Amino acid sequence: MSKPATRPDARAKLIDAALSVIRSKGYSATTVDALCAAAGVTKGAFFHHFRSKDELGVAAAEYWSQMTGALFAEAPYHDPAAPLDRVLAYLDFRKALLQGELPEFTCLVGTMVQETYQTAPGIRDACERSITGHAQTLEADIEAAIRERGMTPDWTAKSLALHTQAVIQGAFILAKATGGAAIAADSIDHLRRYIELLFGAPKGQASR
Amino acid sequence: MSKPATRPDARAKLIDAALSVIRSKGYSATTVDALCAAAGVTKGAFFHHFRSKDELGVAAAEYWSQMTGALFAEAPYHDPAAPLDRVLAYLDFRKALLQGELPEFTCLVGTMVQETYQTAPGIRDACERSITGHAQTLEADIEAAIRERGMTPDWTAKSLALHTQAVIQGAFILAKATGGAAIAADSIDHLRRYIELLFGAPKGQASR
DNA sequence: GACTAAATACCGACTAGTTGGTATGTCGGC
DNA sequence: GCCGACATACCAACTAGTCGGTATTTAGTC
Repeated sequence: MSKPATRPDARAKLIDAALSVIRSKGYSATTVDALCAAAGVTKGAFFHHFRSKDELGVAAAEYWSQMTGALFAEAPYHDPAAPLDRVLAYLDFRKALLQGELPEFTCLVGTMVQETYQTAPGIRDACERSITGHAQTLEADIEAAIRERGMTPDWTAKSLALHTQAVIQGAFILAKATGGAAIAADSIDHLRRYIELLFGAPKGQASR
Repeated sequence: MSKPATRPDARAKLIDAALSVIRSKGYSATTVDALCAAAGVTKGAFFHHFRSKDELGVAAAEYWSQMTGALFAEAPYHDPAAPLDRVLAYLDFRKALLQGELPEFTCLVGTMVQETYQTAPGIRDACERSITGHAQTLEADIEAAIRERGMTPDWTAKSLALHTQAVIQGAFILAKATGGAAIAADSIDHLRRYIELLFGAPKGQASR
């Protein structure tokens, strides 16, 4: 009603289409025409909003960052008082997200960076920012858990935060290879066990 | 000398070219023409040996399996008498392989499966066989380590073997995103630490 | 609040260059 | 004289990107 007819609607629809199409077919195999068809817009609209396909790739990665950023910021895993419990709750949350079809829960930037790291620096950078930015939100809790127990580990909070992302990205690859999420859930379980062991026998609650 | 002039030479050259080209540009972005150029053969040769591009993808994955299979079978990490030490030596070996440029040490099948899992079942299956087959070579040592110490863990040797592959695949993704191997080495260190912790304080030698 | 001018958002036909794949030909060995 | 291993020329379909045009907002003016 209040929306007459035309507004930057096509841009959002195109990025939205990109998230699902790229996650199923990969970035290179995703054509501009396919994107337009999936978004229900024309090619004119595409190149009105993006100067090139690569520019859409960057925009999609950035949108992905802010979308997942909001999802995790609002998630309930921040509730526990103990920092370690927040880290473990994060992993439980990641595991719970393994629902539906593969293209629905796998990571856009992990998919894109594999295809573009040598050929599209802009996309690679956007993917890097997305992954490392997300890891940083974990780093604080890990750091707090270390300080809380006066640990002086020979590893850093940052490297552990990035390790969690490596496990999750790798779990997605195995899931795609096997055609199911079960293997990914197992891998997250191993990661959870590692972190419990690293910080000594869990204080709050026992291992799951 | 004994080889007159013509032999299934082009096939090997094409597969060899596929290993490096696909690992830098991805599968979809790798064109048949680019492959032929890299291999120094013509398109006629390509379609003489492979009915389609996908068939080459499958052949490349299978060749990758047997090539890496041979590499790991001959590697010195099998030497330690204690099974756990063999597993840890495997990880040291994987870490030592992180040399040179990214396309040289990253995994072909991990790259390919992300792009083809929804669109080329043949390639997906070949990639799955490659990854799970390699994991199985680890599983035996893990199983032996469990039995040796009479453990009854709530995880399986198989899931841990697959977890190592997830970590390695994920480490490659982070390496591609950051443009360097350092992050991958850190992740393998974390995995090593996990396995040491899982099996109790290391017996043979202390943590590295 | 009516009128206009300039953006903005979008359309869809077009193009120049690829793309995977084919059809046919050559050439050496047996 | 026939077969496998390639080479060359070619094609139809597709690809990213262009371009002139139209519909709808928005800003400014009075």
